Amino acid sequence: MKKDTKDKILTAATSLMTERGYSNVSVKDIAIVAGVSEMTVFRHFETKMGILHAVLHKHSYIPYFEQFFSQNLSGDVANDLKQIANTYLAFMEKNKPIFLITTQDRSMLPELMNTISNNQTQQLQQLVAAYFQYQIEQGKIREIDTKAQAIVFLTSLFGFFVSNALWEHHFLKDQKDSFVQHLVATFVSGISI
Amino acid sequence: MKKDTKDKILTAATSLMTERGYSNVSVKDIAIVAGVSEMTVFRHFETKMGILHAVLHKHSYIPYFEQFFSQNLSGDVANDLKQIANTYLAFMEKNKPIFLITTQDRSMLPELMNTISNNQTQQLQQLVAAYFQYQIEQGKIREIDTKAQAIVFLTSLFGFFVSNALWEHHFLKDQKDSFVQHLVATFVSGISI
DNA sequence: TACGTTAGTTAGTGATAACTAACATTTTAT
DNA sequence: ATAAAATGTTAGTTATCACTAACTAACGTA
Repeated sequence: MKKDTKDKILTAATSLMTERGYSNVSVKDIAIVAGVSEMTVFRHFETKMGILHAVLHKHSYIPYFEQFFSQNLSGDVANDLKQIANTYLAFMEKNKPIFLITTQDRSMLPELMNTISNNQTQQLQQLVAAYFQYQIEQGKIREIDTKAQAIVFLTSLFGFFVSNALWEHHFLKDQKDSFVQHLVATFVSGISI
Repeated sequence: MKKDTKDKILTAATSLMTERGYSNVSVKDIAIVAGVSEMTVFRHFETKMGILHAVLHKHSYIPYFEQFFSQNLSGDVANDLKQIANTYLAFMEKNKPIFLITTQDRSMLPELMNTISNNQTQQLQQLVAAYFQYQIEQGKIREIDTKAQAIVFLTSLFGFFVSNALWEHHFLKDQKDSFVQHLVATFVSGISI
């Protein structure tokens, strides 16, 4: 039953911190939402920072983009871009709690902020650029600036993700498929031969 | 001399809150950075919330997109999209402090969060969509889903803005012209006849 | 010179938050 | 049924924070 309590606390903490950020949530808040006493929280996690780390650890997903790129691509540009887009968005969705917590407490968690951004995204950028390069060599698309176009493509998806993450009742809500479809369509006819 | 002090306080508050958010900045912090005593801060702004409101008021820019659309467009699609992109990014840059403060204190400032997002962006979306519609009628571009493409275009720019705003040492830093150029290029050849 | 404005200083209040300690109660496993 | 583990309760410590009050010092202006 130990695990049950710990999970309830983590779930409550994740929910609260995702909405309000780290410093705007008290341990008492977490205890109340979790339905336990404040002491119990401290017994499971020594400090408030300990709770945060557990939350981050629980919701931190490492992407396996390399594996994805080597296995799931068909060669058809439109289809592949759609797959890449959906994979990226699914990955961001999983990391949404972390993203929302860190954006609300940027100054307190600078290293994490960088972790989210650069490592993963830059790796993906290179993979997409390499994919473009491959398709150029296959004669499927024009001789574009592969790196720049990879950035444009991924940044668009990032914009979509952020819009949905920051604004609950947003006009983009439930528009994922539509957005991806139009983005890919424009992109494909924009870079095709 | 009155204005000088008030300005110093506002400047300090803006800087601190942009970096750390509202609730992670104390009035004492602001006073120290402004080089005045804490009491002086309270004499100029009755409450801490009063400081925030003054900061928001000072850095809140209302866009005149309608005017821009009726005056600054040439008819050349590539050129116009570039102009639109730069105007939008310049507008977001001006509102950057507000954006950063509100994202760090979402739960405390929900109305402001919505103000930033919907009103302005949705208006711009309609203007861009109308522009696409006009160019379709002119025979310059294909019969696209104007609204969807307007969203894709603006969301890409939004993604660029957010990346730069949230991450100081980002790979996109100082890449504005390049980004806009590649985005517009892909877009233009993607929707042109 | 006298006065008003502006700012600094010091001390304090009340609230909240993170965290500890000691002890009581419930739950679970054997 | 009983011991051990997990949780609750209560009280308290320390620190910070928003904000107030009272008094003082510097300044420009009439």
